[in-house]
Amino acid sequence: MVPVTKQKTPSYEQRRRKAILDAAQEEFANKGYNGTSLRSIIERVGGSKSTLYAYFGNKEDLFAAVVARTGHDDALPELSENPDKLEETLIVFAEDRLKRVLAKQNIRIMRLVIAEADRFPDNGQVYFNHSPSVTYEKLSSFFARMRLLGVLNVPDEQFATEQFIGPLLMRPLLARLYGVSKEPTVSEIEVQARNNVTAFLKAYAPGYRLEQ
Amino acid sequence: MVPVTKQKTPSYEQRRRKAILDAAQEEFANKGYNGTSLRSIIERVGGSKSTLYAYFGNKEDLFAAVVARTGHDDALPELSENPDKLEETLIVFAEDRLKRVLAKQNIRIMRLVIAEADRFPDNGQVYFNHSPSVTYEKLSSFFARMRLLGVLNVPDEQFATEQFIGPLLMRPLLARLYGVSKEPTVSEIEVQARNNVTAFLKAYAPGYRLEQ
DNA sequence: TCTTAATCGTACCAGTTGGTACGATTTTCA
DNA sequence: TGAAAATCGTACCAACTGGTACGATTAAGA
Repeated sequence: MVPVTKQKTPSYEQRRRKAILDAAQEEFANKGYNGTSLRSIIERVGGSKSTLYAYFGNKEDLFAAVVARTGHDDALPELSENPDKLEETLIVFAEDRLKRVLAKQNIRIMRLVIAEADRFPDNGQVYFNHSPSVTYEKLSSFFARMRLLGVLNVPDEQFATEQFIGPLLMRPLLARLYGVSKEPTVSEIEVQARNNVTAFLKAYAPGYRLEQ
Repeated sequence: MVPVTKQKTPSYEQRRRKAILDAAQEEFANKGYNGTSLRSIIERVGGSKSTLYAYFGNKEDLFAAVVARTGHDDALPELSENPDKLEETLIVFAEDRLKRVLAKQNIRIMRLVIAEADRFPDNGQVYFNHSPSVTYEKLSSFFARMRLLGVLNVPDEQFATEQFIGPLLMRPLLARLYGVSKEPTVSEIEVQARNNVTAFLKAYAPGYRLEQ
């Protein structure tokens, strides 16, 4: 029981709609926009093409619906204000970003949105607003608060954020998008996150030295 | 007269081949792999479909040829060993990366390669090897040399490289790929490059303070 | 249960696709 | 210039595309 909306059992229409979107998402993610046929979608989900057209008027609208649905199910972890837990807080945050951004599902959809950025500019906007923008804002304000507490010495929290996220994600993300690396394991993520946080704190945390 | 190969005038065959590749590149970059028809390519370049098939056996091979050709025409600027010119050297390097990576032409091909990374893994490999890998290696060894000269205090040159490239490129590159920003102007590039180099040197260059 | 609305299966449409065939034309090169 | 090779234009093919039409079937809701 994940969300808080109220209906006990989803209606037939809701189940149908979800099933179609699931199938469409799978097909689009595997074959791309032009590469997937509406026939292959209804073949996967079962039912009739007429129904698909009754729910979503045409291929473009269906695609937009699929992408829009995926753009929001990605919450950021909380950032604890406790100065003693700063390192752990940042590590958890870094691990979460690595895991979610590099996940197979996310990479496939990113590829889609990037590939169709010209034809569907709104999708690109939605994705950029979430993945870099919201993340950056959350981190920036956190760093600013940590500076006020005297825990971090960040002259420019905007740039500090870039220095936290950029080194952490840029290379692995490109490798995933280009298809030259697989989804990282949990331990790989842990190592990457720790290394990046350590280096970051060395640069920005005044009394940060005696970690092993 | 760009390369050093010897023929004075390109042969008919060479000119034909280049014309086809140019047209194909334009079409692929605009419409994607599945979105472009071989008819539209020969319509753009003139001539007959038979010729196209005589040169490149099928659509996949043509696509691979197009992408392979674009993967190599991107040279990195020289990194001067003069310690007094360190800041300027890094700024020039940063400006060059920003300009080339964010250029419209490059973004369109990156979108292509990313979109078709599953179907054409070799393209992804070629692109990743050049754009992140070679760049990172060149910078890493440069930072290591600067450390030996005592100019830079970089405990880990690999990570220093990530901290140079990541903040510089990650956000603008994502914005370009998602289609939410236009190609940057020369002055925008200059500002971005200078800001990043300044922040980088503040962190890593011992006596770096009294710039304007 | 019974009416009504939605879903189903299927056939169909016109347009486009990658790829092939082939005789007519043009380039190449000795 | 002349013969051989490459290029041309065009027609053709089967497969597939997004989208529509419509009668038969099934679900919804009172």
